[in-house]
Amino acid sequence: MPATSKPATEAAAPQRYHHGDLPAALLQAAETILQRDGLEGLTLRAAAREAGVSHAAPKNHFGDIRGLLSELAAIGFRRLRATMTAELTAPAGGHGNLDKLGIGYVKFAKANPALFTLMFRSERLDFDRPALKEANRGSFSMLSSIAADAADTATGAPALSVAQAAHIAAAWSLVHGFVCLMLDGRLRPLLLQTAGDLDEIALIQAIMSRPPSAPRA
Amino acid sequence: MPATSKPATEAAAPQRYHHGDLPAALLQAAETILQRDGLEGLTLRAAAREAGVSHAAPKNHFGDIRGLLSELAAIGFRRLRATMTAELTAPAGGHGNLDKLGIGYVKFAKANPALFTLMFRSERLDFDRPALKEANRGSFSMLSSIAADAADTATGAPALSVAQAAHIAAAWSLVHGFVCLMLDGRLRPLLLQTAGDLDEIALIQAIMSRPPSAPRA
DNA sequence: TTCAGAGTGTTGACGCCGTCAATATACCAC
DNA sequence: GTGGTATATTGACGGCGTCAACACTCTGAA
Repeated sequence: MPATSKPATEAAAPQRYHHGDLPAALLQAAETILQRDGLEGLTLRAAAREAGVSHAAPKNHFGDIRGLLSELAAIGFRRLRATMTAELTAPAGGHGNLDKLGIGYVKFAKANPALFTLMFRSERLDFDRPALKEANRGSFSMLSSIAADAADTATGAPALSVAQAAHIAAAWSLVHGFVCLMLDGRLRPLLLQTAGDLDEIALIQAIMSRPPSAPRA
Repeated sequence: MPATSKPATEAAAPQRYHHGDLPAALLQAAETILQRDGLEGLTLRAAAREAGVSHAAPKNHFGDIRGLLSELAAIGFRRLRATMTAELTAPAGGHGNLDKLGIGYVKFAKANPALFTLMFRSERLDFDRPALKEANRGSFSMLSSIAADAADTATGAPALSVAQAAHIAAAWSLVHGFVCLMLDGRLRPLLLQTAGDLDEIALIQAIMSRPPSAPRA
């Protein structure tokens, strides 16, 4: 009987005193918990338990809880970027690049709700961690470069015009707000009230495709 | 020496065993903590401490922590509604009703950041509480009725068209996302990078005023 | 080959938290 | 007045993050 009663992260790891690659195992455990129990259930002690290690072990590698959550958020930002990139290179469906980026944003959030929520719980993150800082910048450089292209970016000037800033902020706000409301369940009444069975992806696509903004076109 | 060393919520309340109006005092204490220490610092025990009462006293009135937070969120939704109403009836500045509503939304969030955050931390709220359910509905009936007016709402039919749903969701998502990003500090780089000194209110007004959506007007 | 020191993991403690049960106190209807 | 109910206190429990002290393992210089 080689299997112990631990939550089964590793296959048949002999119970060595030193783990081998505890940081990776803890991140894996943390993501498992995040998906299974949500952000509420993700604690340092729970991650240690899931990885089959004592409650204080994570301290050596992540310092404190914000350290662990920040590394996990960094993984999330890298994946968000990958999802948006995939959406960009997909065969176009009548959407511009900025719209595609937004649709990728929503798809990512829908597929990884707890992770997305974590990524924007700033009070539990430490953006001074290099991994998080860099992954975050990587994600949003996509948005701002594409949005700036869409606005008529005359020069590569250091300063944005008000119109450019408004354009970028509007695009980001729209998708980010949509995602927050969606993950919070606040869109459900609206969807239920709508003719036909609309899901969130269809709704965001409808938003992106709709005539500019005014009540009458 | 009449004054005790308690955190001074009441003036010179004689130390009676029964408080008189503990629910109100606890809500007041909770809001004080929210403004002073943020959502992180707002715990049941902290609120009891601030109100000068034993750590288990709140249980009689709110049940658990979600009860207290929910009642506070309800107050927030009522205030949000008041702020939006005030903005609606203010002398127009070239904005439509829906835009005014959005500007009120942002102003409220900027004036009450921690409270706004609490209002959308669904996992810590209990929307079955009558006060919260009703205040929440009250706030968002404004949005949906005005947004539905702005879309061409042919009939008072029970079902919305996809276009109507998209219109409502887009308007709400835009302002809500703007607020979330703003409160999270994610808009700061953008503002700093922009020519002139733009603040958040000016930015949301620029967004509302900008030509419909396409890169070239 | 040995052994000091650095790196990694465990143990146990602390004060916080939310929650509960038991108890004390005050108010109110009778 | 007196019993009953509402309200507040006390003390306990387990879970949390964090810390200090200790145990085990590995590496590299002597």
